[in-house]
Amino acid sequence: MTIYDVAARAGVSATTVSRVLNGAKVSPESERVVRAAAAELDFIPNRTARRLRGQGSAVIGLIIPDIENPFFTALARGVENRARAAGYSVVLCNTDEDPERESTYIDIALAEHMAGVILAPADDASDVSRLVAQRRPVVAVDRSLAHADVDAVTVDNRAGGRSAAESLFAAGFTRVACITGPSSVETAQLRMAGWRQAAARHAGPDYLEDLLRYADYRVDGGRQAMAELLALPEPPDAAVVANNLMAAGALEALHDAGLAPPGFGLAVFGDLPFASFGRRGIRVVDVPARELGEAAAALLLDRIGGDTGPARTVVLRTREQK
Amino acid sequence: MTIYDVAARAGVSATTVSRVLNGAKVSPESERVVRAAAAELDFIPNRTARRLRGQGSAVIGLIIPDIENPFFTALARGVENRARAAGYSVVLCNTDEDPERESTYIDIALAEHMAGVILAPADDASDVSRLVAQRRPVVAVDRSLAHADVDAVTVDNRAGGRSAAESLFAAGFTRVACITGPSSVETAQLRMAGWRQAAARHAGPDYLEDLLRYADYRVDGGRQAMAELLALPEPPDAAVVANNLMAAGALEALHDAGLAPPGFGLAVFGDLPFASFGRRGIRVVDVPARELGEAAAALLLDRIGGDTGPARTVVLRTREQK
DNA sequence: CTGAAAGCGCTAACAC
DNA sequence: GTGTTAGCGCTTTCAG
Repeated sequence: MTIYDVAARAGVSATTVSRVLNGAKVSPESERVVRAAAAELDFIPNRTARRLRGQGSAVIGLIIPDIENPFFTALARGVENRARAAGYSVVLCNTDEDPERESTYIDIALAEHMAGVILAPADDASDVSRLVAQRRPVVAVDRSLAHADVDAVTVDNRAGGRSAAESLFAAGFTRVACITGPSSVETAQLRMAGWRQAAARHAGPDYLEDLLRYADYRVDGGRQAMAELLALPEPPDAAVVANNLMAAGALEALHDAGLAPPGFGLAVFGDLPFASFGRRGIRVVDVPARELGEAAAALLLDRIGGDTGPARTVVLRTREQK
Repeated sequence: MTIYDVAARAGVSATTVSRVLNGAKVSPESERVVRAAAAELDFIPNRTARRLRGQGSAVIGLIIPDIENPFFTALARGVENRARAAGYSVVLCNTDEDPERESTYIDIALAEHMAGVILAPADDASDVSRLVAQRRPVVAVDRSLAHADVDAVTVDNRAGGRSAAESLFAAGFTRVACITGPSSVETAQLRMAGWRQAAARHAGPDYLEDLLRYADYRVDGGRQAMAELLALPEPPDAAVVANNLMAAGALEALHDAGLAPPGFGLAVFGDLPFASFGRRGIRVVDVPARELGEAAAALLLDRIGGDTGPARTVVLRTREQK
């Protein structure tokens, strides 16, 4: 089923069919005949061939590290909204925080000639060099890339971490712990750094290291880290938790120990999904996931549109909510 | 950057390069030279061209109605596991329960020549006729298709709904309500039908309609439906809720009214994500999302592999957990 | 074991 | 306004 079949049936040339399908100028009569023939034959143009001929595909690849994390699905929603408005489709690829899978998907995006890629890097060292080498539009989102000069959209993680900790100290807590993500992940480092600044100011640096835990940005990691903290000779009375999933785990650990906010101070990065009724007393540093996605898509669409200016970094503001 | 560039650099023909890249028999020397040249040039074969030449692409399209629903992301995880093991990549498309967007993505899958499609239909009337007409492998998952003879993987929704209601009656509750999904969605109908059977047996059909609410499978819908039920002159003392998101909303409404499980009986279809500490006293009808995805992928891979037997429907068992 | 040549389905020059 | 022709990058007969 090709345009030649349609052409034969309509009694015109393949070119004319192509023109009709692409909205170029044709006589009304031709247009009518071609459309009729195409409809009768259930014809669907072959994008593969079209693309091979040189058209960029109207598909954007979005590569995320954890599809089961609502933060990233909200981000995906943002990308989708913006992309769809511009006539692009979005395909999602899940890397499971695995640099090798990430690399595979980057290759696919390249080989499939997607119009551009939005990448929430699994790791500091994510390698987008192939993308850059092929001059394919890329935008990093949520985390920026250490070794590459590409557009990025992030939030002010350090400031968020600092204000989260500050607000706990201001509320009267004195031993404010921190549960952050893997040390190879930028957001984890920055959020922790913010906490460290505030903690050093309010309590001196002496107890800091005791109350800092690196976990894995997952529910179980958060639970375990909080359990460890609570088992300390001098346990914390509050904590800053660096992402939503770990916070869910931390809440479970608290609950198991008979504790809960607001008695135990808790400040969390990112929304706590599907638990708003259990969120009372928790300070949430709202990370605007959807807006991150929208901003990243906007940036990418600019690049796809031909913008070749120097790399830009957009930093969105976090908002603290009670 | 084409195989001709690589061929030139390696001093062989494009054919030989192609052979090396596809693992055909070549002299060790040729192989070495070609690989070296490809590496130096950072060569990535163009899948578009490869596919045009006739190879099926090793990509499976997974079309889901709500990417922010953890049930579907878990399902996606299952599909991915199985597909990756077989060397296929998975791209996710989100329809937002919108038949038109679903249709667009089906067209894309078709036009992009994806190897097959797994569809969690937005609607009873989802139109897969084009897929079927083109003999492209399709598997429906979670919900089956009313008007099409295609493979499907579902769970025993009616039995699950019945046993959920039964266990609430057995626990001593007497006015067991039901909050189900849109009436155009099969799972919503069946889960409700199961509840109706049990309820009719235990309480007579008289009060049934009062205690039945159709909502939209989203958090807000669940909250609102539960609020309405609680405002009834004779409110229910328990409820079967037909999906995870609505259950989260229903819990909020209960909480606002000063109620909570286990005092108010609650049985829910699907896991309650990130809230296991708040899950005490809730009966969960476990819908094995990941297994659904795995089974669907297995079925699809069979079809891609050439299985042309009659359409099969696989029904997985739900498990009730406390 | 390797290469030359013929397309896959489409679109973009370039005639008519 | 419409058709002819020449590829896009790759794989695959078919000879050598």
